[in-house]
Amino acid sequence: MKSFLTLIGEEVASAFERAGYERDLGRVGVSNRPDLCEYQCNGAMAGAKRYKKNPMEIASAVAEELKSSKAFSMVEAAAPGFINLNADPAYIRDYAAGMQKSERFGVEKPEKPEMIVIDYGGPNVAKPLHVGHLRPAVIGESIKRIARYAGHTVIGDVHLGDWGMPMGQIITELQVRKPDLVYFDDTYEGDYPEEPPFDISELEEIYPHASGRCKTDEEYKAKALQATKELQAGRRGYRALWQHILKVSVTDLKRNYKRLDVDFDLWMGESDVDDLIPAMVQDMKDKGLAHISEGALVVDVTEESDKKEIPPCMVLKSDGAANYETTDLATLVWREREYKPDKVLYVVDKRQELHFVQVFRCARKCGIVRDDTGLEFIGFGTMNGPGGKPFKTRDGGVLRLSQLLDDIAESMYERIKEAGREDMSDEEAKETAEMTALAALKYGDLSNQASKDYIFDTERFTASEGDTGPYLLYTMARIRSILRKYEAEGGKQGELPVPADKAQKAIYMDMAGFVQMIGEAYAERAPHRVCAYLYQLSNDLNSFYHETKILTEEDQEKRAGYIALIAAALRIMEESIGLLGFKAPLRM
RNA sequence: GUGUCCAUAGCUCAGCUGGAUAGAGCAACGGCCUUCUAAGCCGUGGGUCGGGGGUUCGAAUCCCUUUGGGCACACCA
Repeated sequence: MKSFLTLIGEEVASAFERAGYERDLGRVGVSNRPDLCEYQCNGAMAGAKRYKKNPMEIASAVAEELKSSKAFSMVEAAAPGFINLNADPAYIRDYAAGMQKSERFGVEKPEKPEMIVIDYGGPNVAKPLHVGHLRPAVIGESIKRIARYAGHTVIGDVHLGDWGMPMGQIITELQVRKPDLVYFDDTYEGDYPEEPPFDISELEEIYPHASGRCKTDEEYKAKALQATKELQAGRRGYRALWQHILKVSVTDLKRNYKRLDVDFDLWMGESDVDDLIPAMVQDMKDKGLAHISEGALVVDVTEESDKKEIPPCMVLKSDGAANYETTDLATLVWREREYKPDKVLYVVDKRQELHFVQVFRCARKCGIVRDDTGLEFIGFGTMNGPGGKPFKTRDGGVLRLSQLLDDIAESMYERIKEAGREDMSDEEAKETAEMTALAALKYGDLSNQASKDYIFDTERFTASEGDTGPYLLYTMARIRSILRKYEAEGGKQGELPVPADKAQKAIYMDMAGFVQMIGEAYAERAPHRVCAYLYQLSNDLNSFYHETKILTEEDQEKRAGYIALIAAALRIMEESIGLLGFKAPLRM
């Protein structure tokens, strides 16, 4: 289906044409003066310049042409040249009814669906997920779902950090703590034990310690660098140890992401593309694009138009080891080979922008990706603490993601208990609390623009009043409650009614905006569009069923109509929260 | 220093790519639970959109300038 705005925009465009003006002036938007009208077109004012005419004259002529249109119940030219429009109630009802019958509420498959790889999450092996990992996971997951809903083929890749310096640091620290481990014995030729020599909590403690020590202890750091290089070079014992690190860590990561309802199609890591590096590097050399600079192998990526000199992209460090430019480039080689993606989206901290500019340019210059492959950097804002200072990661004051979820779920659970819902089992209460917590967490994050810096505030996450996830769920729970009672009374299914008042009309307008909203959310990679949409719809639904008593409505047909309306809106809400990555409990 | 992003109500944020009187939430204040869940609804107060200039019939939005901040600037990822 066409979006509702497109549809009525075409009506207006035709009216412009009939009046003797160009069609492109007929763009229609939702009114910003709801007291005056529902939709508006400002094309007459743009046209005034083009045709050197009084804008009112154009607006009046177009309005006259629109009088016969079935789409509008009110058309009015207003000074200095606005065209004010109200949708015809039956027309918008029919549109909404059409949506309900369509797959994905009328969102059409694009003419040429794209193959999109989205790189998000980006956790590092051996580091516990903390609050800083929330954004990439939550935003990436939502963009992935929106892109899929928009009709594209999307592959989500966690892109595990499992191949860099941290691995060397952990190995070094393990050697300090447990020097007798067989992994460090160069003369050992047998099989290594299947059981890892550490568990997840030990591992999570080791890394910060090692990382911290590297900053103060030069000798230690040199060892870690050496270990990194030897691991990458294939030293047997290190590889075996690294396998253990990977396995223990990934098991834990998967559990955490599952709880967040974040799901990756691929659990590829930096290490998976290691064997692609030599050929990639050789190719760069053969093409004469890579050269040695200050001991490292680099590719120049400066361009004429640069305002500032972009440092070269380092393909190999001076010690010959890979860094993260290397693995990101090799990952593109792999993705090109496996998927030939039309687009690769990177949802990463915006501070990494320069790195990706270098990688993207290098990949293009070296022919790793095709000329028309879209490489896109979607940077999200930095996580800051309540004071506005960056969140610290290594001083022990890190809040674990799992802990945060526990805290919020606990707070939601208490709220349910306070309400004294006797009909709700403790088990259901716990489940509901968990779902509500996830909604609070995700909505709290997604309702802000991803690119802006982010103040981490537990108060805000546990809030469930106003513009929050729990508010949406509450709205849905109340609608469900009405629907349940209606069904229990043996109420029949009705048709969507023609809106009879402003409150009902508002719900129709919201619903009718769904296709448009999806288009914008995808085009802008902006989950917060979905949030704003849901909040508006929830507000309108709350207002409606507050002022209209549905179940006590005497007129059976009317009652069935109300039911059909809220049921339709509920379906759209369910679909929309799914795009944000959470689900609604049946009751709250 | 160079580049880049940001600045909107006391706080946290929207503002549909140039339109009419700049909107929400929280906080404050006032109403609404014998009637479908008060995690709700209705209302009040709160703004020189950082400052200045420009383009335009029209600017929070585009351009220039200025102030204040964040971030980045090759062998960490």
